[in-house]
Amino acid sequence: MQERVTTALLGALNGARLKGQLKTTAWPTLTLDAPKRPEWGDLASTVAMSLASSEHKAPHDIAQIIVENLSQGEQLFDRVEIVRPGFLNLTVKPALWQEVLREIELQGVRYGRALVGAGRRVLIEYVSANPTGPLHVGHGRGAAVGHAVVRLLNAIGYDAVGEYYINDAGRQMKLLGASVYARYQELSGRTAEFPEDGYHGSYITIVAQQIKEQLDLVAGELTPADLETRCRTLAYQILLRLIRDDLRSFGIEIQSWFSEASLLESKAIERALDELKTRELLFKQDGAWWFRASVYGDEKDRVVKKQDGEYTYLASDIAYHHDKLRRGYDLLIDVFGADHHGYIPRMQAVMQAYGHPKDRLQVVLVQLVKLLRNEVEVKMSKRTGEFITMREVIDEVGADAAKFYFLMRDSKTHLEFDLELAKQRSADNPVYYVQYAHARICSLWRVASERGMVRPSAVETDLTVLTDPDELGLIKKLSAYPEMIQASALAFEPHRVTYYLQQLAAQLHTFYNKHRVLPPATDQEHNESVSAEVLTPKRTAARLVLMGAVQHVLRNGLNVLGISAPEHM
RNA sequence: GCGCCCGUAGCUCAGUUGGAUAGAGCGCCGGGCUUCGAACCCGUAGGUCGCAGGUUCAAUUCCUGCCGGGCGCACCA
Repeated sequence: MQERVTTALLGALNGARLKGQLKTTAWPTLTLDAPKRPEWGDLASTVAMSLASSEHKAPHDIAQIIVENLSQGEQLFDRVEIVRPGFLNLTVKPALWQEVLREIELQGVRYGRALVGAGRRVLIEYVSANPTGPLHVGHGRGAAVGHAVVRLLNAIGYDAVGEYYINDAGRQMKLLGASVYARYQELSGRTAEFPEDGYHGSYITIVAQQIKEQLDLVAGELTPADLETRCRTLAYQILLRLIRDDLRSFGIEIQSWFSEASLLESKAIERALDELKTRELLFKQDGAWWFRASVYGDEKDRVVKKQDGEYTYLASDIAYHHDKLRRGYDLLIDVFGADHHGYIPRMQAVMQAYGHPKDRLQVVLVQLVKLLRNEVEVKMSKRTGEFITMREVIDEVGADAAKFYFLMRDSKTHLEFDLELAKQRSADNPVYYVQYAHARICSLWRVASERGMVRPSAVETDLTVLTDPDELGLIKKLSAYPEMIQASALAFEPHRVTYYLQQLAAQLHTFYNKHRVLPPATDQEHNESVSAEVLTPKRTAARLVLMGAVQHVLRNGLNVLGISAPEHM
């Protein structure tokens, strides 16, 4: 729909240029706004005003010229109006809106999908929590956002894949092993010294208990050092499985898992650094090796190999991103916690160091979740082991509600999440509002089929009876869906979808409350007296088609966010 | 001190990339089910868009400077 109008406008502009009425060579990109007030029409364009300066003409005159050159205006619009400064307000013929419903029914689950990605390959790295403990709420938000971005990009024609980078090497792993080993010793009745920076969470003891059960048979034959190693690898495996299970119960399957340790084993770190060395982007100073990040706009150079010969975390990350580039992705997206934002210039420097534009890597920042319980902030700390896990949140409020909640707000702003509120009022969580709209429509199908009615198809139905403002309003909202999805995907901002869905659901509820779709089950003579609109079979059929289209869009929208669209609730 | 993010209704937040009289949920107050699901709807109240300049036909949106909040600024990960 929007496309047809845009091309019509473009045609008018070009026509005017041919006649010499306009002289601008490159038109600005034509966007159509949905005006806020009904008297401003269905769609509005601001081209005339943005052309004012380059044309040296009054916006109103330019608008006039455009209108004169609208060759198919008669077929498309009921009304074309020029308002004050130079708004071009278009009222589209209902027949064209009605066609949108046929389009939606025809495309079904594909409605809202697009090809703008042209199959370009994108890798989205998200969550990537250290496998040293369960996922907490903050990870939940990152998971929801990353997952939604993957699905959004796939929806508009990219070939997008999600990946989890496992930090299974280095200091954190050693600490994990030592912590579990200490608890293991305690469980065996021996005193043990707990590592200073170890993990204090109670889950460590539980893991140690599991490991003890596995190791008790062979423990006698192992040296303490061996035992500690076994503790480390077993704990790692247990925790990674836990993370995977948590994500799965959150409805998230990450396609690819990438191990940091594999970079060490395969010497990929050496190779990646060697390549930097040949590009003269590494230098040695004070016994350490440095990456010349400052050449590419980072504030300072960064150590990649310490005096003691150990690699820094950055070295692994360089090798990891080097590997991503080698795998041939057109675009890399890292979903970072906002506290890592200082890392962005550094990683974009890495892109450039390997000869790519810095925007080959895009970063989606996810601000930390401020967790509340009864309006009191819950402090979280891995050190003391006091934190609310993602699992708890899912168990308390459900995966759908948690996801929707995490996706409701722009990811780079703070999110308040009150557990008690979410629990107590789970029934009026916005996600249920949207899902309820879907379920309500489904219930129409059930009632209709009980009455032996057949669901009408859009093509065979006379849709011209859909002229009520509430009906056309719904259709307009539906027609805006594909553009919304595209904008949301390209900006990596899933919250636009949740916002849209709430608006659409609101319109549906309003409609549902005000108008009937199916005739009343029993004939009631006295009810037709008051304000009842005439519900002809024709109108019922057309409205059923409309309801079907709304259902499709609600389902597609929820689906792209990874949220279910239940038929009853 | 430097850098990034944020500041919009009592609270939590949107605002379609610069458009017209700035919106929603919650909360407050008042209404609406004998009929397709009331997990819903309708109405009232609530605003100097942090402050001050600038850019232009037009600024909540872009620029500059302040103020306030959060987070970063390791040979840690």
